[in-house]
Amino acid sequence: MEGNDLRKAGLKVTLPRVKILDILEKSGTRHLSAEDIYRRLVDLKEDIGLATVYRVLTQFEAAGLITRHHFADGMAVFELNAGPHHDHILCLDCGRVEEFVDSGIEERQTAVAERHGFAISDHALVIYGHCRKAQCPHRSAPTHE
Amino acid sequence: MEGNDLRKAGLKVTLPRVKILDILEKSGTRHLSAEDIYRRLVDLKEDIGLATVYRVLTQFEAAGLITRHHFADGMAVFELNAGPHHDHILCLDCGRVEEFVDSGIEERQTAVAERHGFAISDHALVIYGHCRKAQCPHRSAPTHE
DNA sequence: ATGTATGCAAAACATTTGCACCTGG
DNA sequence: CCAGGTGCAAATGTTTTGCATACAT
Repeated sequence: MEGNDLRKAGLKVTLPRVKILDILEKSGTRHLSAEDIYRRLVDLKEDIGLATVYRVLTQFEAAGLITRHHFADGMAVFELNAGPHHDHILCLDCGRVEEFVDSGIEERQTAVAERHGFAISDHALVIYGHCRKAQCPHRSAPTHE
Repeated sequence: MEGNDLRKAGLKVTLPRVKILDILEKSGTRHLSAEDIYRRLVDLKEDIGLATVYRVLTQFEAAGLITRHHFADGMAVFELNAGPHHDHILCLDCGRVEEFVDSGIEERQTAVAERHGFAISDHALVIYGHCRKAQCPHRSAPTHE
């Protein structure tokens, strides 16, 4: 029961928050936009407004439950913080997003930050490409759904 | 005279395009938003609309003259394509953006793409941090200007 | 000339906010 | 009960588009 995660994060356990967290946890795709989540709520016949979705997502982000990403189209997508840090590789044809970690890249980023006199706080690395896979239909629709 | 760059890019040499390219070339900051450019045009008493700024920037991007970035705040900033590829490190306090290249990171990205079966097309790497420099006043204003 | 580019105003989006009402602890 | 959360509608900020006019070739 995810009420505990919410309590641990210092958030009151309300119906919208539980439902939204549930969607994030159960979603096949790990990266959802506010609209994506709102549409799923509508499908579930939940009476939750889009404004609340944005508010809740912002709170989740502040609480460290989720991370907000801006991929190339500029629209925000949100991802549950499960497991440790990772970066993203995204298919420009089918919108598939895969995750990876490369310790060498991580180390070198720290080195770059030091070299420039920065205390590193975070980073965002997205590789854009074309996945040559059977499932990828070379669609034009770029990002999600 | 930058008219040549425009002609080479297959674009008619018009006053708005020349002026905007000029601003991009002469700007101290290498990363400008559409609004930044529009404000400079207003300062120069040029009668060029914001819509034109967006249209011209989109054409410049399509022609490969500039690159569009989305840093953490989601608003688009544009940068002249001078010199070879590089990534960015950004100060969350003063908004300073510095550039770097790390061949090790580049190589490892190619390796990651191959490992995932992607033909790499592009990538975006931004490191966020705090520059401990005298000039950095720990302001709250995040990005530019 | 003539097709393309521009300015302006209005539209289209994604996201945020104000406010009266509802709800969880 | 009461602070805080929520729905709705309206506001915001950014980017796009429609259309009549102006401009480069």
